[in-house]
Amino acid sequence: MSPQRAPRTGKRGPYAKTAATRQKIIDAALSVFATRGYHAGSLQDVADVVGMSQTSLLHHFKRKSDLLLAVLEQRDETGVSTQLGPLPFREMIVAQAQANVDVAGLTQLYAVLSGESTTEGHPGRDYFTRRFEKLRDEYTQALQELDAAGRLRPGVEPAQAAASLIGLWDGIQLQRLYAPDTVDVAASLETYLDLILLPE
Amino acid sequence: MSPQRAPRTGKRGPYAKTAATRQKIIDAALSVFATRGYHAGSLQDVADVVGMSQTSLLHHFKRKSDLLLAVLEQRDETGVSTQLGPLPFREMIVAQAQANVDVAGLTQLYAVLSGESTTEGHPGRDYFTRRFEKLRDEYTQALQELDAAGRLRPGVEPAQAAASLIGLWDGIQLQRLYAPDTVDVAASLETYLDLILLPE
DNA sequence: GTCTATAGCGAGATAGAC
DNA sequence: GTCTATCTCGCTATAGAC
Repeated sequence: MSPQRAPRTGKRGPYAKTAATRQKIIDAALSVFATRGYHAGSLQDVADVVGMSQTSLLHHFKRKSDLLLAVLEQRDETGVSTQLGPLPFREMIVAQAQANVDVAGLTQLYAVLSGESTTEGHPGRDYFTRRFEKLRDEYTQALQELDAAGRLRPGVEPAQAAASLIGLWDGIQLQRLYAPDTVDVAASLETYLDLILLPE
Repeated sequence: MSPQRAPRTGKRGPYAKTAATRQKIIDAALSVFATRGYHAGSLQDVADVVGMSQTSLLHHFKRKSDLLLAVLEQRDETGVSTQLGPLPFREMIVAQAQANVDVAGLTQLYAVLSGESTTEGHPGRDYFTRRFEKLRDEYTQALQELDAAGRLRPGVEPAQAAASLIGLWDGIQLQRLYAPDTVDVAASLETYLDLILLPE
């Protein structure tokens, strides 16, 4: 759930406390960046949530952008596929979408940062460029395999469908932030997948 | 192309110069907010583009948030439907998507602001809430009419498909900002529409 | 590792001369 | 309508004591 990344460290090790503190800071930063954005969310805001001074926070993360990257990197380490084992593509997507909705602040973090990171000189830009590339590659491959198994509707192009699926996911999540009771992320994804996939 | 909104004013009227200046400021603000975001883009940045002082700018827009709303409102006044007359739903969507790609900064403005506006106390929040509502209503109605004409694939639910279409549009536009050469907005929308609509 | 103090900068907004 | 000058505030980051 919260993987320890400190080098060769148990609970009694010299870095255990630092690792725990880092984790608390990252959690606080996720919440602050999600609710205010990266630029508008200040280190003081994060420090307030943690309960320490802003300068102490900078002892753990030398620059604000380092903290952002730590938040983004950690997020990649959690996922349904890790927790539930391998699932069929369709089920994996829907389960992950449903799970994300339940993690406080996660979808908002992505909506806010993926937009903000398109701006010039933003420290999150490379992360999102690579993330979208990687996701498109993964989904394209999965759809190609389904295609080879005769499960893809004729005329559906794996690469385009992969990009569309990711786009639909992000876009519908954004809409849900403005109308939580009207928009159903998992249902929209499920319907889309039913349109491009053929029954087994 | 650039509708004059000044009250009862010709080119010689007392407000003509003011209206023209306002328009220059709005254009500059669109560019600044698109490339830097609302919060990170400063009034000084906008003033620099216009070629005036930051305080003079505040003479035309009392607060920064007023300027943002002016940018967003003006954007709603332009659209393919206005320029090309009524088109069938599918063609209208694709034409608008293609047109948006060509307007400098427009899709980035939306990607940046629609994400940033989900944050607490953001002045763009109401605008995007209403915009998504209005779009969903319009598209839902259009799809219902197509359904009544037997043009909707069985099992496709108009309201959900409307939200999904908007989500796909926004999400794929966002992806295009990170990979302009890989992602084709209009093509993705066209393929999606071909999936949910039946040939005439 | 934590803190106070502060440097150094840039932001939005106001006052008032011209 | 435009400007200069300025107020007030908040930000990131550094220095250095404990």
